[in-house]
Amino acid sequence: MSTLTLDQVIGAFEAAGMRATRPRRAMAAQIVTWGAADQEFSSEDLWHAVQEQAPWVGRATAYRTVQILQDFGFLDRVTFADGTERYHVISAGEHHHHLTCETCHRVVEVEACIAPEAFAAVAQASGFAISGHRVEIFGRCPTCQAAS
Amino acid sequence: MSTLTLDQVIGAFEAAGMRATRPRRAMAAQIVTWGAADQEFSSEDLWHAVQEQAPWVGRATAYRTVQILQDFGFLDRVTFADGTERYHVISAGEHHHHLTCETCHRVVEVEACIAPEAFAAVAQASGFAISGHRVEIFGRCPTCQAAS
DNA sequence: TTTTCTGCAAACGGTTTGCATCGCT
DNA sequence: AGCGATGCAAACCGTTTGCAGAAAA
Repeated sequence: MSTLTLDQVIGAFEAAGMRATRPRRAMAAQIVTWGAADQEFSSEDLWHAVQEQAPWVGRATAYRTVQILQDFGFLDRVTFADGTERYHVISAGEHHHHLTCETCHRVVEVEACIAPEAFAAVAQASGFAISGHRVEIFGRCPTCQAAS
Repeated sequence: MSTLTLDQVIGAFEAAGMRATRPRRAMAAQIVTWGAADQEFSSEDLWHAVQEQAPWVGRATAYRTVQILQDFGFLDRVTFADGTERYHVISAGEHHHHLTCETCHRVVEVEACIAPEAFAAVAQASGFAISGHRVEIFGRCPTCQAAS
């Protein structure tokens, strides 16, 4: 469950010397909603969704906004097994991993880092200077299991 | 260090009722070479490399061959932080993870699954039916550290 | 001869960019 | 007035596809 609020996003825009314009507010609102539902989305999804209430918004602006929000650290990009890229709102702290339902695209964040000592051991054995790691777990959520 | 040989690839084509044609042999040879060096490549890279010795080979054939080799289980797709897709020859067994040098793109496979019990614990806690997971570790290899 | 595979070129889909205009401040 | 942000449409880039012809079997 994301705790992202519209005010946080607007504040971040202002803090960065950017304007919290009407298209940006509209898109931020949509993203906050999706965040509350742990729902993923692509930039294209965002554009389509915002179209309903703000049909004048251009596709490019949706892409640009997602990019900015990712730079702000509000969004995280997830690469699916089929190669598509989607985003979701980061709710946990700094370091976390994703548990993604392959049926409904809901994302649960695993707040604790899984086995950090295992990564340290790999670094030790390989001689690599580890700068980061990414863990993606796929499966079906309880709801979708029940619905099958 | 990959143990993939040209014969293995050609054998797989024949076993699948496909023809080990000239373009396919040329590309397989290149991939075997890259595999021996733990080197990653994109489909486009493959096309360019093969061009030197077989300039008549079409771009589409390179893409098609990579796809087939991936289906055969010889190649694994890795998504980089910058979103690009690359492939590398699988040397370890069924389940493994990647340790990728961000500087030289060399890949080391981590043969043992990292902390499988941690994934089981996550499944337990979340109620998800886990179907798979992917772990990517990024860093700098010893050679590139020394070269800096 | 029959079937698979190939090269070519055009199509494709998601994303980015150039640019004239718009609208905050 | 000035500058950032926008919408539009065209460009872009990696990848896929349709198809007539070439190569294996």
